[in-house]
Amino acid sequence: MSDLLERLRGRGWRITSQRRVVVEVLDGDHVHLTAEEVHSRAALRLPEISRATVYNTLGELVSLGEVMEVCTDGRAKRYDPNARQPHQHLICSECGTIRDVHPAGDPLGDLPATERFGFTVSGVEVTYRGLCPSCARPLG
Amino acid sequence: MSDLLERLRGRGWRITSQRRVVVEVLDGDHVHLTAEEVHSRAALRLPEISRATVYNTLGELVSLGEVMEVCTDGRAKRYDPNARQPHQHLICSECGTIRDVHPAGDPLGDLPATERFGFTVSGVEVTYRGLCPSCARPLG
DNA sequence: TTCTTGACTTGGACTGTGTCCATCGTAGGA
DNA sequence: TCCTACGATGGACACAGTCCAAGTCAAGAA
Ligand SMILES: [Mn+2]
Ligand SMILES: [Mn+2]
Ligand SMILES: [Zn+2]
Ligand SMILES: [Zn+2]
Repeated sequence: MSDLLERLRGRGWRITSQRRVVVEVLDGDHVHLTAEEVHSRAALRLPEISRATVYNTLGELVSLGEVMEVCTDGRAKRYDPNARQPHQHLICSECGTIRDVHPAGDPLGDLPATERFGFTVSGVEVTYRGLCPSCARPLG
Repeated sequence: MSDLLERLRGRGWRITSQRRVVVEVLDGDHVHLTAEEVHSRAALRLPEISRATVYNTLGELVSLGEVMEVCTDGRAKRYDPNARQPHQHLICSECGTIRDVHPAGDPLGDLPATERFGFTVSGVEVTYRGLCPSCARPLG
């Protein structure tokens, strides 16, 4: 959204058409696209946008804390515009659908000092796995 | 260990020298090697073992539930022989060290029904991030 | 013990994901 | 309007992993 574009301009970004479409493609809820998906959607609006530019822009958005990188499996990373509100993920093992979820409790507090091996623990990621309603339906 | 080799024989595996060294390399606590690391350690004992065989054997051990696949970042998957005891991971953001940890509480129970979107939730992975004692030391 | 055979191994080609770089283009200030 | 440093581009490259046809051998049969 243009809030984001304004923030980026304030941080010294040049607002190019490429950056604009990447930011537009990432707008929405429960959006967790791969870089390739971002590229192909961006290319619908700006046919000659390059893969390198999409990767560069996503990387910069991640560095600035505007987008989160999510690694859920050994496949491509996913890019999550919902970076300002801390949340976790629920993933369908069958079709890969990803939902943002907000567990109760404090997962960091669940790690006793005796289980910290002297680490300074600063963050935690939780990934719930299961079957989405469509994939859980027995026959169709 | 040879418990594992015996179980594998019982499941119809041919015990080849390649499979034996892969299983031996995976023995121990807090072992989370990449396929390439398994390959290079295996090659110390059996110089001509191929990458394909290491990947095949690791994949079969995962299918049989004898080894767990751990995806912690966008890099190579890690293979964890501690598959029978459920546990989570604590990872140093600086050097990549991985420790097995056992958080208190029931992470699955922390996901309220209203946050399940109709999914049948069957599992959860928790990854704690921080700095290990060596990397947290200010100057060395 | 030797024979037989299908399961296993091998090297190399291939794919998917991501990075790097030299060169070209352009956003935005002067 | 002009300048120029920042950004875009395409293609080469790197890494992780998969696939395949051909050769090898573990282990049961005789
Ligand atoms: Mn999310
Ligand atoms: Mn582990
Ligand atoms: Zn599903
Ligand atoms: Zn460390």
